[in-house]
Amino acid sequence: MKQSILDTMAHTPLFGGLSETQLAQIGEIAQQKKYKRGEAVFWDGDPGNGFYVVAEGKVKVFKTSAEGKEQILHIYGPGHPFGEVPVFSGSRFPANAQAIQASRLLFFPRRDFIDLISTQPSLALNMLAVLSMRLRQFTAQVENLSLKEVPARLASYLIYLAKEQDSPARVDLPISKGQLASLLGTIPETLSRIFNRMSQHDLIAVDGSQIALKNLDALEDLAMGGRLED
Amino acid sequence: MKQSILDTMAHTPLFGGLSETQLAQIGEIAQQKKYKRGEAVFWDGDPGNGFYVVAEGKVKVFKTSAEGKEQILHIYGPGHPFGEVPVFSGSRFPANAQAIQASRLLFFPRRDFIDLISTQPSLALNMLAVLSMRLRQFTAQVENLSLKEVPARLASYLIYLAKEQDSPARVDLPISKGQLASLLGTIPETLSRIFNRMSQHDLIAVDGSQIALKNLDALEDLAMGGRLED
DNA sequence: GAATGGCTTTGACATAGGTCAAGCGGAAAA
DNA sequence: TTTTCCGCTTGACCTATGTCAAAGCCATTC
Repeated sequence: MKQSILDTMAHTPLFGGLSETQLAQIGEIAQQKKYKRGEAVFWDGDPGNGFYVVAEGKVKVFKTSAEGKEQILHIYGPGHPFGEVPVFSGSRFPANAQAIQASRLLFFPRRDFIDLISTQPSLALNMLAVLSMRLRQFTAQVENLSLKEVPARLASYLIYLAKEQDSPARVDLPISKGQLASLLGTIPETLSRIFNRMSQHDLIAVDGSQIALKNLDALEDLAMGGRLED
Repeated sequence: MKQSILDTMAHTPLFGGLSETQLAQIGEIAQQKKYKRGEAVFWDGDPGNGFYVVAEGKVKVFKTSAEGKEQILHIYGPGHPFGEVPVFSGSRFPANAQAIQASRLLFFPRRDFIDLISTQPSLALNMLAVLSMRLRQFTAQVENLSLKEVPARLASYLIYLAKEQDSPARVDLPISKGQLASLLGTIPETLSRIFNRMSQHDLIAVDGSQIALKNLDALEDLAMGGRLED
């Protein structure tokens, strides 16, 4: 149990570059929690007295509208921290978090963690790097939502996946198409039609969750703001 | 000059709760820079070797689409830091920054600042709080763009202004209507029509940059996702 | 192996909001 | 005072994308 905590921490960039001693110290304050598929980790507005790191599984962070539409802000897998905002400002979570697979999470209580950060400058700098990366990602998300149409957002996402999976010609969607629609700020019907149009123009070939990228240049073009004909 | 730097820092939450000595130390590394109205502070993709704090004036941070449409991410006035992301992750600015009024800014070089942060835990925690607040704000912006229609976004903004200006019945737009359109993720024509509709329904009365809030309840309703009839 | 239920797709339709073009008004410049 | 210019408004129109409804498909359960 203690060991599994340290194993997870070793694969978490937030704890990168720290000494064995430091890791052990931080590991001391961590608690493991398990969540079933679909179970909520926290709700928008809940008081947050600590943050989480994904050890196993997958978690989505999202907002919901009055009419029930959902916008996914992030999807986190192993090694990624989330829910840090209330640790450093305010006290309430600004969004919902829910396990989309059975998951094991590490929980770091706020008080203890702040004590640690106060004595470990490199941990503070790591956390600053994490939040900065997240700000970058939000910048991209706002840009996508406001300045690009859905086909361009999808193209961006496919290219992002290709890089992440280090596989320039074939990617595997890590989430359902419905969830993907919510991540891209649209709905399943629209996403389905756009997959269709992109296939017709031979940009991609779709087979379930397997997407073949048949024309990376055209996809990059599209992602930059290019136009997808009907 | 040295004094004006310290005066600005005294009104900057980022430096709140620090001792005189600490302030003086941080002030040592700050440089003042002046910008004319309309002048660029940095461009999207520029290498960032430090961040800024607004001393006087007003700065907008924004992205631009291929077709030239602009989305404002933030507008910062005196006491607000910006451009910190490349200090802690990556090296390039994720967006553009431009003075929208003649402005005086303090510039804090990355290297020196990181040295300071490494020895001053409270400065690190302050910066973590700043970035966390910014993440909160981005969460709200994504929610607005994706889950709310333009009338609801405008209502939210007016309510936000009323709180900020501590004036529940009358607010003064701090930016031009064109810029406001860009902040809300729309265009001046659409914004103008919505001001009109809201006036017709007696939610507000518009007189130039002065907006009278005539029905706060209805505005709050609208902001939460309520509907604005034609 | 039938059946249940959740995704996904498809079609017909509605609409918020963007585009384009023109006019207006007030502030600054001449 | 007149002219210029820019920010704002208005109107006619267009289109991307959302809504609603139904059907198909696949996997898991009974």
